[in-house]
Amino acid sequence: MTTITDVARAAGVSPATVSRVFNGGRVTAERAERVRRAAADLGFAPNRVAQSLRKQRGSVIGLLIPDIENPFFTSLARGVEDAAQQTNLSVVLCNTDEDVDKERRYLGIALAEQMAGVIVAAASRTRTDLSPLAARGMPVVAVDRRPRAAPVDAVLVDNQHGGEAATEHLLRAGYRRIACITGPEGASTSEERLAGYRDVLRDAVRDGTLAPDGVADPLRAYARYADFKVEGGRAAMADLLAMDEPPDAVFVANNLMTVGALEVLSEAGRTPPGFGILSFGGVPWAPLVRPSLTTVELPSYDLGFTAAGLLQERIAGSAKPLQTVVLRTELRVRDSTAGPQRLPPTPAGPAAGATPV
Amino acid sequence: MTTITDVARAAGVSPATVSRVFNGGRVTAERAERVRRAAADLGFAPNRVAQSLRKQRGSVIGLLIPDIENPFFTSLARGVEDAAQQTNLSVVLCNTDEDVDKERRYLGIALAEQMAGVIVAAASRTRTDLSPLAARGMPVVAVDRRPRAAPVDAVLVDNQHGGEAATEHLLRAGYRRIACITGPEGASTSEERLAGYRDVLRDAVRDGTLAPDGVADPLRAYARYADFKVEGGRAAMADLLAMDEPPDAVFVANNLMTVGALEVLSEAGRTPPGFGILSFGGVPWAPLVRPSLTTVELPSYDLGFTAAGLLQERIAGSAKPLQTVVLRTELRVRDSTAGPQRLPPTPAGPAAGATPV
DNA sequence: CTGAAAGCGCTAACAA
DNA sequence: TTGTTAGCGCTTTCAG
Repeated sequence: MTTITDVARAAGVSPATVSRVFNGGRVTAERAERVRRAAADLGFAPNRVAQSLRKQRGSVIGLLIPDIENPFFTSLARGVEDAAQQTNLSVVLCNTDEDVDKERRYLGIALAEQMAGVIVAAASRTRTDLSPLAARGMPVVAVDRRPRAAPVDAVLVDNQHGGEAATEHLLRAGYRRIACITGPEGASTSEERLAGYRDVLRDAVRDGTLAPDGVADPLRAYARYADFKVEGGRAAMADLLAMDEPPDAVFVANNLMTVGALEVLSEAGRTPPGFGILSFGGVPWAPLVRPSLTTVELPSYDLGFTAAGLLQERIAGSAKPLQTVVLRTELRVRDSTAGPQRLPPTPAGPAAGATPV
Repeated sequence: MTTITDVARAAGVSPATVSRVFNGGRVTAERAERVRRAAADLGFAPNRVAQSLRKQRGSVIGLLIPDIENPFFTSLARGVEDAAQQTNLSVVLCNTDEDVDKERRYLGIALAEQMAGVIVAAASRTRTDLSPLAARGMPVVAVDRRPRAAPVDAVLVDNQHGGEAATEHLLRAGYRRIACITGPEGASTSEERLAGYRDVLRDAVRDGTLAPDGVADPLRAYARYADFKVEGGRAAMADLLAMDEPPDAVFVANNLMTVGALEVLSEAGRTPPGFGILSFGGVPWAPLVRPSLTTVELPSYDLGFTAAGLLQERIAGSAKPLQTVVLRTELRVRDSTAGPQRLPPTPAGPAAGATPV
């Protein structure tokens, strides 16, 4: 390994000068050039470990996400990477697997590795503990999920609004027994999406739009907590279908659970849009689903991009008051919510596929 | 930040003793206990940057993958993580985006951060350059794709066999004009899968099973290089369908391109299994695709798990000769290749969904 | 078994 | 502008 000292010797200068050349210190052009040439000749690259130790701060930022297999988070990660690309910070991804212990380990590593900062989509609203980082002055930005009472910047999605838009759309499409499958109890994303759903239903009951027959408390009867995973979506959907008076539409609070719900619906022969289904969060393979899926689109990429921007400001030393940025969702209406009375749109034509060869 | 010296002072021992306690050195039980207690009291955690600098080796392993949005690679990453979990190595993920320059940057960082080792799914067979790592003695394991002539351990998939199994299955199902959409020219995975396809077709022509009508050289006419992405699958499929004598089935060499191909087929009204389609590599959302998709399943998780195991042996200092582990694929037959003359299986029943509410 | 001391590669005072 | 020097926190000889 060639060190700064080797370069210094080769260029006939002191190590400090070499350091200055690489860190924007004042060095005469001629000497700087000599140093650069020597460095190139020797294939010198600064040892980032030594830099980190000396500066008490590294040059990587940690991105902690709860589920690397969820396209929402991988898209978010792209946003972070692209934003970080513009500086010389590099991003490392840590998969916490919705597990608070794993998450704690990674947070410890972030500290021990003296990372420049951390972006975290918290595994738990209450049990994720960001205070050790705060205590050591490490910049932190929360994305997607805001841990309770942590003194950090945050970039969130307007979940309540998204939940409202989704539920309103289902109502307007003519569904009357609208269910909601949301995430884990206590998670901010779960609760906010559910709250949007409930508010709209409550208003609808109040103004007479909605007068459900025979269900005591529609606001609670059709709501289910699940786990944001495929299996949770399956279970909740099966549970809903088994009711005496099952729903005729469902608002599913994330993309993975939608997959599970669709599987169950398909097995039960309840094809959309006869049974309405609306997914909070799009999926890359959505184009393959027939009928096409109505979704609330989330700005996953921008979430990451924005968070990385905020973090870099903090790393650069910004002392602005803490801020929370809320990004808006967008309802994208497709065929899976065309209304309870409609038949699914005719598929493009199995007949063609069956043409004799 | 509390350091080893603080702990030493609190426990009334020397820093060296504290270090020994945390690194399995010989220390009397009584003193060790005192040190441990002091460390706990002070909330001491060793500074990994200082450790790395001193030991000239860090405790993170880098995992370089070309596409973080491909479920194949995220699953592989899970395998790596799980295997690494068993030691105290932590994994950081770097997304090279199929871009050799980005990949080079990350390899440089791996070096500069003194990572313990690197697992890499190379962005290019010819242009990925692993020699700087080799030169500095950093352990490297190639997964999925083997860079040309690099002196490293490798964990690969039996692509050729998978390609053969896929093509044989399509032939046996009765398809006669079988196309292949493979990845970028020159990539080992592309070429090997294509080779499997070609070998089987060649044999079929030779022994008379296959006597294509009107196509000069079926082995080439129906093969397309693409980019392993959705868009590439779309383009290649559209190109194939536009032929004078279009194929009646296609073997698509990765999961993402299958999505694109399915979209085009659907738009063209060529529904499987009338038009046969077989995907190399499964997809998590496969259950939603109707008719269900025949796939060659890849051991993505095990690929990662095995690679991490190998890497850890090297990190521990194993001097075994270089080895290449080849993992087997498995054909999973479903409905999308049921044969050219069959109609798609009746869907579970739109009638039920259309029941008046 | 334990402690003293050196030094990993780099940067930031400080002096010149 | 440049060089000298000290030291970031840790591990590892080397003596004892």
